[in-house]
Amino acid sequence: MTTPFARIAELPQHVGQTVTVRGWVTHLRSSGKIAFIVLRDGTGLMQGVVVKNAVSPEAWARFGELTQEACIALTGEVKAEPRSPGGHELGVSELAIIGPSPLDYPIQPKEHGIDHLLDNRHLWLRTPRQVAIAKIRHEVEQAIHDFFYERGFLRVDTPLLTAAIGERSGLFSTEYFEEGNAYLAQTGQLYGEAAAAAFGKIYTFGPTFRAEKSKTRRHLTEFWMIEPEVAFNDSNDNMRLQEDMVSFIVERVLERRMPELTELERDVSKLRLVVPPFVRLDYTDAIALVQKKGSSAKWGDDLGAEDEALIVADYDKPVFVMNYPKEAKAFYMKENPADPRTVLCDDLLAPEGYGEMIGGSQREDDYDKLLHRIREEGLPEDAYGWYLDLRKYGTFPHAGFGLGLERTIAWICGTPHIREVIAFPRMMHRLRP
RNA sequence: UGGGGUGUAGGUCAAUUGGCAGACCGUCCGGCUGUUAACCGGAAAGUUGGUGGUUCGAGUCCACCCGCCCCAGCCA
Repeated sequence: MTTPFARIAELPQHVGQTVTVRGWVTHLRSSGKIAFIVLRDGTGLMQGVVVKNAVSPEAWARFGELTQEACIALTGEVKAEPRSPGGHELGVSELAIIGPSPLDYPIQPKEHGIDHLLDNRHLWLRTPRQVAIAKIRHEVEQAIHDFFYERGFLRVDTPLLTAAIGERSGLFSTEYFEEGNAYLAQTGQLYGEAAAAAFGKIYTFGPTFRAEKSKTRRHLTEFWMIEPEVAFNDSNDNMRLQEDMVSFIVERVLERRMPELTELERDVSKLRLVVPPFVRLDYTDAIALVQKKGSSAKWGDDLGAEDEALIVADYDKPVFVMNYPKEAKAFYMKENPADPRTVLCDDLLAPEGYGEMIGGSQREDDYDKLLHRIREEGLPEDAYGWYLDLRKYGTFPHAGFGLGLERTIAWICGTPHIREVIAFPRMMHRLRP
Protein backbone atom coordinates (compact mmCIF):
# COMPACT_ATOMS: atom_id res chain seq x y z
CA MET A 1 0.00 0.00 0.00
CA THR A 2 1.40 3.36 -0.97
CA THR A 3 0.26 6.77 0.19
CA PRO A 4 0.49 9.97 -1.83
CA PHE A 5 3.42 12.28 -1.27
CA ALA A 6 2.77 15.81 -0.10
CA ARG A 7 4.83 18.96 0.36
CA ILE A 8 4.47 20.68 3.70
CA ALA A 9 2.97 23.79 2.10
CA GLU A 10 0.19 21.60 0.65
CA LEU A 11 -0.83 20.04 3.96
CA PRO A 12 -3.90 22.29 4.46
CA GLN A 13 -5.42 20.53 1.42
CA HIS A 14 -4.83 17.10 2.96
CA VAL A 15 -6.37 17.44 6.42
CA GLY A 16 -7.89 14.13 7.42
CA GLN A 17 -5.95 12.22 4.75
CA THR A 18 -2.95 9.97 5.12
CA VAL A 19 0.10 11.20 3.22
CA THR A 20 3.87 10.79 3.15
CA VAL A 21 6.03 13.86 3.72
CA ARG A 22 9.75 13.84 2.97
CA GLY A 23 12.24 16.26 4.39
CA TRP A 24 15.03 16.96 6.84
CA VAL A 25 14.91 16.73 10.62
CA THR A 26 15.43 20.16 12.13
CA HIS A 27 14.52 19.35 15.72
CA LEU A 28 13.81 16.34 17.91
CA ARG A 29 12.03 16.14 21.24
CA SER A 30 11.10 13.06 23.16
CA SER A 31 9.05 12.41 26.28
CA GLY A 32 9.62 8.70 26.67
CA LYS A 33 6.62 7.26 24.90
CA ILE A 34 5.73 10.24 22.73
CA ALA A 35 8.12 12.02 20.42
CA PHE A 36 8.08 15.11 18.21
CA ILE A 37 9.97 15.59 14.97
CA VAL A 38 10.13 18.99 13.34
CA LEU A 39 10.57 18.46 9.63
CA ARG A 40 11.66 20.91 6.92
CA ASP A 41 11.13 20.27 3.21
CA GLY A 42 11.85 23.65 1.64
CA THR A 43 8.17 24.61 1.44
CA GLY A 44 7.65 24.92 5.18
CA LEU A 45 7.92 23.39 8.61
CA MET A 46 5.80 20.63 10.07
CA GLN A 47 5.68 18.58 13.23
CA GLY A 48 5.43 14.82 13.22
CA VAL A 49 4.09 13.16 16.35
CA VAL A 50 5.25 9.62 17.04
CA VAL A 51 3.41 7.74 19.78
CA LYS A 52 5.13 4.53 20.84
CA ASN A 53 1.95 2.48 21.07
CA ALA A 54 0.72 3.68 17.68
CA VAL A 55 3.69 2.60 15.55
CA SER A 56 5.57 -0.62 14.95
CA PRO A 57 8.48 -1.41 17.27
CA GLU A 58 10.75 -1.07 14.21
CA ALA A 59 9.48 2.44 13.46
CA TRP A 60 9.87 3.42 17.11
CA ALA A 61 13.45 2.12 17.05
CA ARG A 62 14.15 4.15 13.92
CA PHE A 63 13.03 7.28 15.75
CA GLY A 64 15.82 6.56 18.22
CA GLU A 65 18.33 6.64 15.37
CA LEU A 66 17.26 10.05 14.10
CA THR A 67 19.66 12.96 14.20
CA GLN A 68 19.45 16.58 13.18
CA GLU A 69 19.40 16.91 9.36
CA ALA A 70 18.67 13.24 8.72
CA CYS A 71 16.53 12.99 5.58
CA ILE A 72 13.38 11.01 6.34
CA ALA A 73 9.89 10.11 5.10
CA LEU A 74 7.00 10.34 7.52
CA THR A 75 3.63 8.78 6.78
CA GLY A 76 0.53 9.61 8.73
CA GLU A 77 -2.72 11.46 9.01
CA VAL A 78 -2.69 15.24 8.56
CA LYS A 79 -4.41 17.48 11.04
CA ALA A 80 -4.50 21.18 11.74
CA GLU A 81 -2.66 21.86 14.97
CA PRO A 82 -1.86 25.37 16.19
CA ARG A 83 0.89 24.02 18.47
CA SER A 84 2.81 22.69 15.46
CA PRO A 85 5.32 24.87 13.61
CA GLY A 86 3.62 25.72 10.33
CA GLY A 87 0.16 24.98 11.75
CA HIS A 88 -0.19 21.36 10.67
CA GLU A 89 1.07 18.09 12.06
CA LEU A 90 1.28 14.48 11.07
CA GLY A 91 0.15 11.65 13.36
CA VAL A 92 2.96 9.35 12.33
CA SER A 93 2.17 5.76 11.43
CA GLU A 94 5.36 4.99 9.51
CA LEU A 95 8.86 6.43 9.59
CA ALA A 96 11.59 5.69 7.03
CA ILE A 97 15.13 6.99 6.93
CA ILE A 98 16.15 8.15 3.44
CA GLY A 99 19.57 9.56 4.30
CA PRO A 100 21.08 9.42 7.77
CA SER A 101 23.16 12.29 9.10
CA PRO A 102 26.07 11.84 11.52
CA LEU A 103 26.25 13.56 14.87
CA ASP A 104 28.68 16.30 14.00
CA TYR A 105 26.30 18.59 12.10
CA PRO A 106 28.00 21.95 12.58
CA ILE A 107 25.04 24.30 12.79
CA GLN A 108 22.92 24.52 15.93
CA PRO A 109 19.84 26.63 16.52
CA LYS A 110 22.11 28.91 18.55
CA GLU A 111 24.41 31.78 17.83
CA HIS A 112 27.49 31.17 15.73
CA GLY A 113 30.41 33.28 14.61
CA ILE A 114 30.36 34.52 11.03
CA ASP A 115 33.54 32.65 10.08
CA HIS A 116 32.05 29.35 11.16
CA LEU A 117 28.82 30.09 9.33
CA LEU A 118 30.61 31.04 6.12
CA ASP A 119 32.81 27.94 6.30
CA ASN A 120 29.55 26.00 6.47
CA ARG A 121 27.61 28.16 4.03
CA HIS A 122 26.40 25.07 2.14
CA LEU A 123 24.61 23.98 5.34
CA TRP A 124 23.83 27.45 6.71
CA LEU A 125 21.53 27.93 3.68
CA ARG A 126 19.09 25.49 5.28
CA THR A 127 18.23 27.76 8.21
CA PRO A 128 14.97 29.74 8.26
CA ARG A 129 16.60 33.15 8.08
CA GLN A 130 18.70 32.19 5.07
CA VAL A 131 15.71 30.63 3.35
CA ALA A 132 13.76 33.88 3.87
CA ILE A 133 16.58 35.95 2.37
CA ALA A 134 16.83 33.62 -0.64
CA LYS A 135 13.09 33.94 -1.27
CA ILE A 136 13.28 37.73 -1.14
CA ARG A 137 16.23 37.68 -3.53
CA HIS A 138 14.21 35.53 -5.88
CA GLU A 139 11.28 37.95 -5.60
CA VAL A 140 13.50 40.96 -6.32
CA GLU A 141 14.96 39.25 -9.39
CA GLN A 142 11.55 38.34 -10.70
CA ALA A 143 10.26 41.86 -10.03
CA ILE A 144 13.11 43.31 -12.07
CA HIS A 145 12.38 41.03 -15.01
CA ASP A 146 8.67 41.86 -14.81
CA PHE A 147 9.35 45.59 -14.54
CA PHE A 148 11.37 45.63 -17.74
CA TYR A 149 9.23 43.13 -19.60
CA GLU A 150 6.09 45.19 -18.95
CA ARG A 151 7.86 48.28 -20.29
CA GLY A 152 9.09 46.73 -23.52
CA PHE A 153 12.77 46.35 -22.63
CA LEU A 154 14.79 43.62 -24.30
CA ARG A 155 17.06 41.58 -22.08
CA VAL A 156 20.57 41.29 -23.51
CA ASP A 157 23.21 38.96 -22.12
CA THR A 158 26.65 40.52 -22.35
CA PRO A 159 29.96 38.64 -22.23
CA LEU A 160 31.70 37.77 -18.98
CA LEU A 161 35.04 37.19 -20.69
CA THR A 162 36.27 40.43 -22.16
CA ALA A 163 39.34 42.27 -23.31
CA ALA A 164 40.42 45.03 -20.95
CA ILE A 165 37.56 47.53 -20.95
CA GLY A 166 35.25 48.89 -18.33
CA GLU A 167 35.91 50.51 -14.98
CA ARG A 168 39.26 51.54 -13.64
CA SER A 169 39.41 49.26 -10.61
CA GLY A 170 40.89 45.77 -10.34
CA LEU A 171 40.44 43.14 -12.98
CA PHE A 172 40.54 39.36 -12.65
CA SER A 173 42.50 37.86 -15.50
CA THR A 174 42.74 34.43 -17.02
CA GLU A 175 44.69 32.98 -19.94
CA TYR A 176 42.81 33.04 -23.22
CA PHE A 177 44.38 30.87 -25.95
CA GLU A 178 46.46 32.93 -28.41
CA GLU A 179 44.83 36.21 -27.36
CA GLY A 180 46.83 36.67 -24.21
CA ASN A 181 44.75 37.57 -21.18
CA ALA A 182 41.00 37.75 -20.90
CA TYR A 183 39.35 39.62 -18.05
CA LEU A 184 36.20 38.90 -16.11
CA ALA A 185 33.64 41.58 -16.85
CA GLN A 186 33.23 44.43 -14.41
CA THR A 187 30.22 45.76 -16.25
CA GLY A 188 28.10 45.00 -19.28
CA GLN A 189 27.38 48.66 -19.90
CA LEU A 190 29.48 49.29 -23.00
CA TYR A 191 27.90 46.28 -24.70
CA GLY A 192 24.56 47.49 -23.43
CA GLU A 193 25.08 50.79 -25.24
CA ALA A 194 25.72 48.91 -28.48
CA ALA A 195 22.56 46.91 -27.91
CA ALA A 196 20.52 50.06 -27.19
CA ALA A 197 21.25 51.29 -30.69
CA ALA A 198 19.94 48.00 -32.05
CA PHE A 199 16.92 47.46 -29.80
CA GLY A 200 16.09 50.81 -28.23
CA LYS A 201 15.49 49.80 -24.61
CA ILE A 202 17.56 47.03 -23.12
CA TYR A 203 18.75 45.68 -19.80
CA THR A 204 21.41 43.27 -18.72
CA PHE A 205 21.20 40.97 -15.70
CA GLY A 206 24.30 39.13 -14.70
CA PRO A 207 27.34 38.68 -12.51
CA THR A 208 30.21 41.12 -12.51
CA PHE A 209 33.67 40.86 -11.00
CA ARG A 210 35.89 43.34 -9.22
CA ALA A 211 39.34 42.45 -7.93
CA GLU A 212 39.19 45.25 -5.40
CA LYS A 213 40.81 44.68 -2.05
CA SER A 214 37.69 45.93 -0.33
CA LYS A 215 36.64 44.41 2.94
CA THR A 216 33.49 46.24 3.91
CA ARG A 217 29.92 45.18 4.53
CA ARG A 218 29.00 46.58 1.11
CA HIS A 219 31.51 44.76 -1.11
CA LEU A 220 31.79 41.43 -2.87
CA THR A 221 34.33 40.46 -5.54
CA GLU A 222 31.53 38.77 -7.49
CA PHE A 223 28.17 40.51 -7.47
CA TRP A 224 25.13 40.77 -9.71
CA MET A 225 24.30 43.91 -11.57
CA ILE A 226 21.28 45.03 -13.55
CA GLU A 227 22.14 47.57 -16.24
CA PRO A 228 19.40 49.17 -18.33
CA GLU A 229 20.41 51.33 -21.29
CA VAL A 230 17.82 53.46 -23.08
CA ALA A 231 18.13 55.27 -26.39
CA PHE A 232 16.92 58.89 -26.29
CA ASN A 233 16.73 59.03 -22.49
CA ASP A 234 18.46 61.98 -20.89
CA SER A 235 19.74 62.14 -17.34
CA ASN A 236 16.34 63.18 -15.96
CA ASP A 237 14.56 60.32 -17.71
CA ASN A 238 17.25 58.06 -16.36
CA MET A 239 16.58 59.05 -12.77
CA ARG A 240 12.85 58.68 -13.25
CA LEU A 241 13.43 55.13 -14.48
CA GLN A 242 15.56 54.42 -11.43
CA GLU A 243 13.05 55.63 -8.88
CA ASP A 244 10.23 53.82 -10.66
CA MET A 245 12.20 50.60 -10.71
CA VAL A 246 13.35 50.72 -7.09
CA SER A 247 9.83 51.57 -5.92
CA PHE A 248 8.40 48.75 -8.04
CA ILE A 249 10.79 46.24 -6.48
CA VAL A 250 10.06 47.34 -2.91
CA GLU A 251 6.32 47.34 -3.49
CA ARG A 252 6.47 43.83 -4.96
CA VAL A 253 8.41 42.45 -2.01
CA LEU A 254 6.00 44.07 0.47
CA GLU A 255 3.09 42.63 -1.46
CA ARG A 256 4.35 39.05 -1.81
CA ARG A 257 7.02 38.41 0.83
CA MET A 258 5.65 39.65 4.13
CA PRO A 259 6.21 36.27 5.87
CA GLU A 260 9.87 36.43 4.92
CA LEU A 261 10.25 40.08 5.98
CA THR A 262 8.65 39.11 9.29
CA GLU A 263 11.09 36.21 9.69
CA LEU A 264 13.89 38.75 9.23
CA GLU A 265 12.23 41.14 11.70
CA ARG A 266 12.44 43.90 9.12
CA ASP A 267 10.83 47.22 10.05
CA VAL A 268 8.61 47.48 6.98
CA SER A 269 7.22 50.90 7.88
CA LYS A 270 10.41 52.35 6.40
CA LEU A 271 9.99 50.35 3.19
CA ARG A 272 6.41 51.54 2.77
CA LEU A 273 7.69 55.11 2.41
CA VAL A 274 9.59 54.21 -0.76
CA VAL A 275 7.47 55.74 -3.52
CA PRO A 276 8.44 58.12 -6.32
CA PRO A 277 9.68 60.77 -6.63
CA PHE A 278 13.00 60.66 -4.76
CA VAL A 279 14.88 63.80 -3.75
CA ARG A 280 17.49 64.95 -6.27
CA LEU A 281 20.44 66.74 -4.75
CA ASP A 282 22.95 68.48 -6.94
CA TYR A 283 26.50 67.42 -6.08
CA THR A 284 27.42 71.00 -5.23
CA ASP A 285 24.50 71.25 -2.80
CA ALA A 286 25.39 67.85 -1.35
CA ILE A 287 28.92 69.06 -0.62
CA ALA A 288 27.52 72.17 1.07
CA LEU A 289 25.19 69.99 3.14
CA VAL A 290 27.90 67.65 4.42
CA GLN A 291 30.23 70.57 5.10
CA LYS A 292 27.51 72.15 7.22
CA LYS A 293 27.36 68.88 9.13
CA GLY A 294 31.08 68.92 9.82
CA SER A 295 32.56 66.92 6.94
CA SER A 296 35.95 67.95 5.59
CA ALA A 297 34.90 67.07 2.03
CA LYS A 298 35.49 69.83 -0.49
CA TRP A 299 34.24 70.48 -4.01
CA GLY A 300 35.92 68.04 -6.38
CA ASP A 301 36.13 65.14 -3.93
CA ASP A 302 34.12 62.02 -4.37
CA LEU A 303 31.73 61.51 -1.48
CA GLY A 304 32.97 59.09 1.18
CA ALA A 305 30.88 56.61 3.11
CA GLU A 306 30.65 59.04 6.01
CA ASP A 307 29.42 61.83 3.73
CA GLU A 308 26.81 59.53 2.20
CA ALA A 309 25.54 58.70 5.67
CA LEU A 310 25.24 62.40 6.50
CA ILE A 311 23.19 63.03 3.37
CA VAL A 312 20.91 60.03 3.75
CA ALA A 313 20.20 60.83 7.41
CA ASP A 314 17.95 63.72 6.35
CA TYR A 315 15.60 61.57 4.27
CA ASP A 316 13.45 58.48 4.67
CA LYS A 317 13.72 57.43 1.04
CA PRO A 318 16.65 56.79 -1.31
CA VAL A 319 18.35 60.01 -2.39
CA PHE A 320 19.87 60.98 -5.74
CA VAL A 321 23.12 62.90 -5.78
CA MET A 322 23.67 64.15 -9.30
CA ASN A 323 26.19 65.83 -11.56
CA TYR A 324 29.53 65.04 -9.95
CA PRO A 325 32.82 66.63 -11.01
CA LYS A 326 34.24 65.02 -14.12
CA GLU A 327 37.41 63.90 -12.33
CA ALA A 328 35.48 61.81 -9.83
CA LYS A 329 33.63 59.83 -12.49
CA ALA A 330 34.12 57.51 -15.45
CA PHE A 331 35.24 58.63 -18.91
CA TYR A 332 32.02 57.71 -20.71
CA MET A 333 29.76 60.17 -18.85
CA LYS A 334 28.39 63.13 -20.77
CA GLU A 335 29.66 66.59 -20.01
CA ASN A 336 27.07 68.77 -18.30
CA PRO A 337 26.26 71.67 -20.69
CA ALA A 338 25.20 73.84 -17.73
CA ASP A 339 28.51 73.33 -15.93
CA PRO A 340 31.28 71.67 -17.97
CA ARG A 341 33.28 70.92 -14.82
CA THR A 342 30.64 68.28 -14.09
CA VAL A 343 29.04 65.33 -15.86
CA LEU A 344 25.40 64.27 -16.20
CA CYS A 345 25.32 61.44 -13.73
CA ASP A 346 23.65 60.28 -10.55
CA ASP A 347 24.25 58.01 -7.61
CA LEU A 348 21.25 56.65 -5.78
CA LEU A 349 22.04 56.34 -2.10
CA ALA A 350 20.05 53.79 -0.14
CA PRO A 351 18.52 54.76 3.20
CA GLU A 352 19.71 53.40 6.54
CA GLY A 353 23.39 53.36 5.62
CA TYR A 354 23.36 50.80 2.81
CA GLY A 355 25.38 53.06 0.55
CA GLU A 356 25.36 53.49 -3.18
CA MET A 357 22.70 51.28 -4.66
CA ILE A 358 22.82 52.65 -8.21
CA GLY A 359 25.31 54.53 -10.32
CA GLY A 360 23.95 56.00 -13.53
CA SER A 361 24.65 58.57 -16.20
CA GLN A 362 23.81 60.01 -19.54
CA ARG A 363 26.55 58.77 -21.86
CA GLU A 364 28.88 60.97 -23.86
CA ASP A 365 27.51 60.82 -27.40
CA ASP A 366 29.97 63.19 -29.07
CA TYR A 367 32.72 61.30 -30.91
CA ASP A 368 35.44 63.88 -30.39
CA LYS A 369 34.68 64.53 -26.73
CA LEU A 370 34.62 60.80 -25.98
CA LEU A 371 37.91 60.23 -27.80
CA HIS A 372 39.40 63.13 -25.90
CA ARG A 373 38.30 61.64 -22.58
CA ILE A 374 39.70 58.20 -23.51
CA ARG A 375 43.06 59.83 -24.24
CA GLU A 376 42.87 61.95 -21.10
CA GLU A 377 42.41 58.82 -18.99
CA GLY A 378 45.28 57.11 -20.78
CA LEU A 379 43.04 54.24 -21.88
CA PRO A 380 44.12 51.94 -24.74
CA GLU A 381 42.49 53.66 -27.72
CA ASP A 382 42.46 50.62 -30.00
CA ALA A 383 40.46 48.62 -27.46
CA TYR A 384 37.69 51.21 -27.66
CA GLY A 385 37.41 51.33 -31.44
CA TRP A 386 34.10 49.51 -31.53
CA TYR A 387 32.77 51.66 -28.67
CA LEU A 388 33.67 54.81 -30.61
CA ASP A 389 31.89 53.37 -33.63
CA LEU A 390 28.62 53.80 -31.72
CA ARG A 391 29.27 57.56 -31.91
CA LYS A 392 30.46 57.36 -35.50
CA TYR A 393 27.51 55.56 -37.06
CA GLY A 394 24.39 57.43 -36.01
CA THR A 395 25.22 58.68 -32.57
CA PHE A 396 22.25 59.14 -30.25
CA PRO A 397 21.58 60.53 -26.81
CA HIS A 398 21.24 57.70 -24.32
CA ALA A 399 21.47 56.98 -20.64
CA GLY A 400 21.58 54.02 -18.33
CA PHE A 401 22.55 52.82 -14.91
CA GLY A 402 23.81 49.87 -12.91
CA LEU A 403 21.89 48.60 -9.93
CA GLY A 404 23.82 46.49 -7.43
CA LEU A 405 21.54 43.55 -6.73
CA GLU A 406 23.07 42.51 -3.42
CA ARG A 407 23.09 46.04 -2.00
CA THR A 408 19.46 46.44 -2.95
CA ILE A 409 18.50 43.14 -1.35
CA ALA A 410 20.56 43.81 1.78
CA TRP A 411 18.73 47.10 2.22
CA ILE A 412 15.30 45.54 1.69
CA CYS A 413 16.10 42.66 4.04
CA GLY A 414 17.85 44.87 6.58
CA THR A 415 20.86 42.53 6.80
CA PRO A 416 23.99 44.07 8.29
CA HIS A 417 26.31 42.67 5.58
CA ILE A 418 25.68 41.89 1.91
CA ARG A 419 27.46 38.52 2.15
CA GLU A 420 24.24 37.03 3.51
CA VAL A 421 22.09 37.87 0.50
CA ILE A 422 23.94 35.76 -2.08
CA ALA A 423 24.02 31.98 -1.80
CA PHE A 424 27.78 31.58 -2.06
CA PRO A 425 29.50 34.92 -1.49
CA ARG A 426 32.86 35.65 -3.05
CA MET A 427 35.04 38.02 -1.08
CA MET A 428 38.70 38.84 -0.89
CA HIS A 429 39.39 35.98 1.54
CA ARG A 430 36.49 33.73 0.70
CA LEU A 431 36.53 31.43 -2.34
CA ARG A 432 34.87 28.34 -0.85
CA PRO A 433 32.48 26.67 -0.41
C1' U B 1 46.74 48.62 1.58
C1' G B 2 46.22 51.49 6.35
C1' G B 3 43.73 51.94 11.59
C1' G B 4 41.35 49.17 15.53
C1' G B 5 40.01 44.39 17.57
C1' U B 6 40.13 39.15 18.20
C1' G B 7 41.84 33.77 18.34
C1' U B 8 40.56 28.87 24.83
C1' A B 9 36.09 21.84 24.23
C1' G B 10 32.04 20.55 18.10
C1' G B 11 29.54 25.77 18.93
C1' U B 12 29.16 30.58 22.02
C1' C B 13 32.09 32.44 25.70
C1' A B 14 34.61 32.70 31.05
C1' A B 15 39.33 32.15 33.76
C1' U B 16 39.92 36.82 40.37
C1' U B 17 45.07 40.35 35.72
C1' G B 18 51.56 35.55 35.95
C1' G B 19 49.62 30.51 40.14
C1' C B 20 45.17 23.41 39.66
C1' A B 21 41.54 25.37 32.15
C1' G B 22 35.66 26.31 33.46
C1' A B 23 30.19 27.39 32.18
C1' C B 24 26.19 26.99 28.87
C1' C B 25 24.49 24.82 24.23
C1' G B 26 25.37 20.45 21.41
C1' U B 27 26.83 15.10 21.85
C1' C B 28 26.54 10.32 24.74
C1' C B 29 23.92 7.25 28.83
C1' G B 30 19.38 7.11 31.92
C1' G B 31 14.15 9.14 33.03
C1' C B 32 9.50 11.33 31.38
C1' U B 33 2.53 10.36 26.72
C1' G B 34 1.74 17.17 24.10
C1' U B 35 6.79 19.03 23.39
C1' U B 36 7.94 24.27 21.15
C1' A B 37 15.91 26.63 21.28
C1' A B 38 11.31 21.01 26.18
C1' C B 39 12.55 19.36 31.09
C1' C B 40 15.27 16.24 35.19
C1' G B 41 19.84 13.20 36.57
C1' G B 42 24.74 11.56 35.03
C1' A B 43 29.14 11.31 31.53
C1' A B 44 32.71 12.18 27.77
C1' A B 45 35.01 16.09 25.46
C1' G B 46 41.40 20.75 25.46
C1' U B 47 48.72 20.50 22.04
C1' U B 48 44.44 27.65 24.95
C1' G B 49 46.01 29.59 16.29
C1' G B 50 51.73 28.72 15.29
C1' U B 51 57.05 29.45 16.38
C1' G B 52 60.42 31.44 19.66
C1' G B 53 61.46 34.31 24.20
C1' U B 54 61.06 36.29 29.57
C1' U B 55 59.91 33.59 34.27
C1' C B 56 60.31 28.94 39.67
C1' G B 57 55.71 29.06 36.85
C1' A B 58 52.54 31.74 30.64
C1' G B 59 45.70 31.01 28.16
C1' U B 60 47.55 35.64 30.47
C1' C B 61 53.72 39.32 29.37
C1' C B 62 57.26 40.21 24.78
C1' A B 63 58.71 39.33 19.37
C1' C B 64 57.53 37.41 14.74
C1' C B 65 54.05 34.66 11.74
C1' C B 66 48.99 32.93 10.48
C1' G B 67 43.52 33.21 10.51
C1' C B 68 39.24 36.01 11.19
C1' C B 69 36.10 40.49 12.45
C1' C B 70 35.07 45.85 12.24
C1' C B 71 36.22 50.69 10.03
C1' A B 72 38.44 53.50 5.90
C1' G B 73 39.93 53.93 0.69
C1' C B 74 37.90 51.99 -4.15
C1' C B 75 33.12 51.03 -6.04
C1' A B 76 27.52 48.75 -7.22
